[in-house]
Amino acid sequence: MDAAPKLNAAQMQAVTAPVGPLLVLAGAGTGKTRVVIARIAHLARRGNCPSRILAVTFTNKAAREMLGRANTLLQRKKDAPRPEISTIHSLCVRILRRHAARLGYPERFTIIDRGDQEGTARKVLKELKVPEATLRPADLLDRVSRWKSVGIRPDDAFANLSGDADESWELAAAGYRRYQQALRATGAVDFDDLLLVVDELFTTHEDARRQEASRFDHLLVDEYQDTSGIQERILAALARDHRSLCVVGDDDQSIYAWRGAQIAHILDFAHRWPGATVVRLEENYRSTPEIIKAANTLIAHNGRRHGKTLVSKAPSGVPPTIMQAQDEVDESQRVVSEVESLLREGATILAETAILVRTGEQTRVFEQELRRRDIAYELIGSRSFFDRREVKDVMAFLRLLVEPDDDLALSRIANVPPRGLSAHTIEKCRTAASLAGHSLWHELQAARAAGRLTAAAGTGIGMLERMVALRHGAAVAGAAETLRTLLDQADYRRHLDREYEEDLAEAEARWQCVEEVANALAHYEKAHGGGRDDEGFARLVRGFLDDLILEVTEAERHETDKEKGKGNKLRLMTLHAAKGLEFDCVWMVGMEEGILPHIRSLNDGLQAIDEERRLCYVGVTRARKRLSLSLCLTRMKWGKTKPCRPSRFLYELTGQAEKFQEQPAAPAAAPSPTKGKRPAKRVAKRR
DNA sequence: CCTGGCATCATTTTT
DNA sequence: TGATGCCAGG
Repeated sequence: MDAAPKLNAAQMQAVTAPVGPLLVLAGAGTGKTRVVIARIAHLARRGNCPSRILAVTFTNKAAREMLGRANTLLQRKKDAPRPEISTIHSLCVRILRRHAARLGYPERFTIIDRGDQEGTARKVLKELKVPEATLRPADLLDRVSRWKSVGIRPDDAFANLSGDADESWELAAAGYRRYQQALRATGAVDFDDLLLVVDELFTTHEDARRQEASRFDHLLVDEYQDTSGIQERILAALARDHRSLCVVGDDDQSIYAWRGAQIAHILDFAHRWPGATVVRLEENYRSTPEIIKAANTLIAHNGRRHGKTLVSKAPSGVPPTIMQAQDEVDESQRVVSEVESLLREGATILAETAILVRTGEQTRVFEQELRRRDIAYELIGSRSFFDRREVKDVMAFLRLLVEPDDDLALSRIANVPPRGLSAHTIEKCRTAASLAGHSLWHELQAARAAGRLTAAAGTGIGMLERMVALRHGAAVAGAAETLRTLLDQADYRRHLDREYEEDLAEAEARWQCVEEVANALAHYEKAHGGGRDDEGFARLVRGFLDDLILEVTEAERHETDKEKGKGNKLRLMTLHAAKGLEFDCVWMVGMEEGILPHIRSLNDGLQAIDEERRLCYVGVTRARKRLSLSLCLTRMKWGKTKPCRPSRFLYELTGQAEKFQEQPAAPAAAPSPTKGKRPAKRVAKRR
């Protein structure tokens, strides 16, 4: 990683630039993280207390890594002040917890995760009687998120509908309003709200803004090209007074427009912050000249950019290769064979290999193949751990312990394991509760008292009551211990065993996940000093759940067997998840029109294709020594075999862009007279 | 109240 | 091809 032992001139310039607005345009592999950390150290050396420095990263993983490296570099004693390094979401949670009451939010709002968002969206659409074919929950959330990322409220959404918007946008606007009402009613906020509400706080309460801004004297922002409108406003509000704002990013790696990221922020930075210093890092220490050449040729096809050209400082290697497979199964077999032969030759180790895909669905065949050949791999970035039913159940149990009035959590586990409270009963009580204006928990107890429930349901509520009662004395027993008692009382282990009685290994694996949450809680408890009283315990658990939802706390994935040399695994991930990582050998698979660029961007016009190109660029620049691209001639889609065309990016990155035709010469509909493979046209001959 | 079987219909990326 | 939702029967 640190191919450059000393900072080069440009890096040095960035690190020591005068305090004030600073834009570091850092291409891929130019040592940008290093620069951020070195600048923190530089500021500290100049007499700034590290704790007055705030660095914002894009992901929690990046934050953890940066914090680790910063601590090493600062070489302080244990209790010495350390810089604050976190994602903007974690930062906002902390700000909100301090000011929630002033915004008319329930003092203890809960953050809902993607799954609950989708559940809420689904319900909203059902209430509005919108058929799923018109607007799916995920689509609604997508649009809501887009609105929120630029600060558009439900009421503004209607006003903002442009003339050419189809009716689905109107439905989405209506859905947005209902969705927001639903969240409000349960005191919940989603990921976007965290930012939206902080922005609102800063606009309406100048004193709060100043108070938060004054906690730091310096602000550094990593991956600045991916900031959304609302994020930009929050960051600006924090930096406005001291103007010590150092942003680092690469416009060519902006790949989150769909989430509201605006590339304009990095393009116009110098304009919006007058007097800003601009430093460009173009010396790449990561990849061979062959790989950099492909990357440069590719990205030159994009329109709006700062126009950097990377210069490789690494020794020459092999040119990128392109492999054409019959179908996706063939592709996976040949790619994995390549991995194996490289390993056999000793050309690389597993930990230095990665297979990158455009969509999560593509990972499937590769997983199968890797498992078949017994190659250790890790699926990165999938929120699979947190999506697991048992993990969400445990989180709901835990939430209930401190927040019995949390309707979402209660309805999740009210009948898990089954205790006579059917979905129907719960739904009925939920409606009654919202009519009466109190919580589901309250309603259940009231309904039982009024004799409106079956005996079985009554018993079930009694069981829940006993579980919730565990909160008293939890401070003494300890949080993790209390959770174990609770799970015991709920008989959750037996529940899992029964659920998967035909597959005991599965039941065991799922229980392991439960254990991991308990362990993570124990960890968190130790790190934060257990709660002293009921209130302290509640705060501890709430903080833990916040972190878990934001994935700040690492719940270590269950390690299968004792891996030889732990961490020595091939990484399998999406291109998005690969941002910020690097490997000796990278395979980019599925290089076909419709996958990369994705079909949906093909319909969305040039801007969308530019973003796909940046995505491709990100993939290419992950590779240090070897880059292998592959594509399929046909692909199985919904049980049907469909032909594929090579991605335009393959032509572009080999300098043959002119050979790509937007429309296939022969209409795809016209079947070729002779069945079988199409003429093996030589795609992208090298050089 | 719960379970299993059948019909339907789908197209991305994630803090 | 596979996930998910709905309905009928225990």
